[in-house]
Amino acid sequence: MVNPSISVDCVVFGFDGSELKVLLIEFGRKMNNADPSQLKLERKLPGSLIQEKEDLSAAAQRTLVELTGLTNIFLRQLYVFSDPNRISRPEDLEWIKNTYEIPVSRIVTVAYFALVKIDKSVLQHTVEGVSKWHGVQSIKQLAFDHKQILMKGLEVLSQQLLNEPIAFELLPKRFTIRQLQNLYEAILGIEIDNRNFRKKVLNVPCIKLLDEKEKGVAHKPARLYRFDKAMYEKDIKKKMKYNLNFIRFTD
Amino acid sequence: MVNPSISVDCVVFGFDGSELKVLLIEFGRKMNNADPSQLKLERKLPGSLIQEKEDLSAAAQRTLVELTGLTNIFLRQLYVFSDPNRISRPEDLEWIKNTYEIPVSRIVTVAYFALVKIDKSVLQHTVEGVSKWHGVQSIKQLAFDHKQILMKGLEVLSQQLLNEPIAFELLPKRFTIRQLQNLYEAILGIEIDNRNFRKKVLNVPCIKLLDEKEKGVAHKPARLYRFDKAMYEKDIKKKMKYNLNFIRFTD
DNA sequence: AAGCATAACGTAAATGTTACGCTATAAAGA
DNA sequence: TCTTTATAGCGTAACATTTACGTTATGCTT
Repeated sequence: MVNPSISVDCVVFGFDGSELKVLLIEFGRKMNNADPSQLKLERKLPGSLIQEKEDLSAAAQRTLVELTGLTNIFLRQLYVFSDPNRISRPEDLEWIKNTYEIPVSRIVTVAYFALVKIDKSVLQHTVEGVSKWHGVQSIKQLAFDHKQILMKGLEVLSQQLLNEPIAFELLPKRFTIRQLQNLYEAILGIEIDNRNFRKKVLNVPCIKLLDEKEKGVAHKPARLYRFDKAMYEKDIKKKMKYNLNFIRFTD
Repeated sequence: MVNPSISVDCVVFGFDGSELKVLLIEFGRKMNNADPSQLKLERKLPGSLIQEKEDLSAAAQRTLVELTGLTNIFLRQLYVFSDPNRISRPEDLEWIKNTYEIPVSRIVTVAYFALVKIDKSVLQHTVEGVSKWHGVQSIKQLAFDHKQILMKGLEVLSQQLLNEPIAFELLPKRFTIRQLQNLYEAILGIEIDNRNFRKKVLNVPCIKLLDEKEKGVAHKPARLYRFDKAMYEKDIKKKMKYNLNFIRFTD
């Protein structure tokens, strides 16, 4: 028995202020062998086979550094896709054969999701490279089973957004309440009353008001806040809420 | 480069009414080669290498059927452990060499957790076999990195217990409110006021009162309830609560 | 029949959530 | 400079949920 190869694929999320974005790799595929100049443009998630002395998160980070120029990216395991036939379309098999020069019997992939603040340095990197940001709503199909991986990514992102302070990984360090609200609305696909949202946010001790205000907007500039991670970590141990969807109690 | 092997390891949880239990495999390891009769007893999680045409959940299920005699076990991916040196102690390497007759360079393992109702049929299976139930509190060390996997299992179990109705996978089909409360208290390590807990449970539409009562107890027998899964699935789509640890709103 | 253990019910106070009216402030245009 | 416009930001009453804790009910045991 030949062992399967193991890869990582990364669902890299970013937020541009109004829409959730995903970073995709573009590549061309020969339409037919008779005319190799005819290329079909396809998109896939960034990914890579793991190397001999490397664990999965190292492989994912390696992939992302090349792509975004960022180290210290927020990165979490998402799910493992292991269907023996997950790569079975002839064009997918051929791409694998051409890309990796070693023989590949089967690829089990560990999906990660990454949260990135889309700032100047990342934009520069991605504009110049082969990768490009896409609004998640506009993505119709992807190569291999990557659409399925993306959907899993969205599901887990929504879920974790509700239970952990990961929103701040997608926002700039200093942000307005409106930006935070837009992010929740965009990712969860809901509408939130701004006045109540504001009230809640102000009651959270680890979201701290700064002395600065928004600039360059054509209306009353909003105040800027930051997320105090250290304070959150400390508080969470004390407050430790035990909430169930249908059973809820505090300690 | 030789591809890593892939295995699944299962953290099988059960609940005996008062304590959270885990199913472990017992095996003997030679203390030294001079005297092979001297065995050191060790414990590990049930697991297995994946087969050629098998996906991970199939491998996990295969492992569990052999172990418990149950099909249709509640099973979820937990985490992937991929440190290149996760198996590095000499005795662990030797065990691998002796157990799997093929050469193994490195094993990446996908951990699953399973929830099992400890009833007669499972008990019979496990008593007769090499596996044994252990109270999670009493487990001091395990072979390989299995203690670490177990800890991750406990963490994810607690987390999911708070957000999804998985408690019922550990209880008999018909259960008392007290049993449900004991389960939450045992897994989360908290104390809950019985009167408030009861009130909450009674307000959950998908937890349904039956016509039966507990039997064979030395006090007032409690009424039995069951979890109506179909109803839960239907309701969850309507109610869909968007709760955050620090930001909470309903749709 | 009395004692005991736990089931089962109730209630008031505190806290959190929702719906919605209103004011404040900066920028832009007349 | 005055008005308009858009969004920031504050307040309040109704409603719902959670918490703390007193009380009654029921079946088994002795």
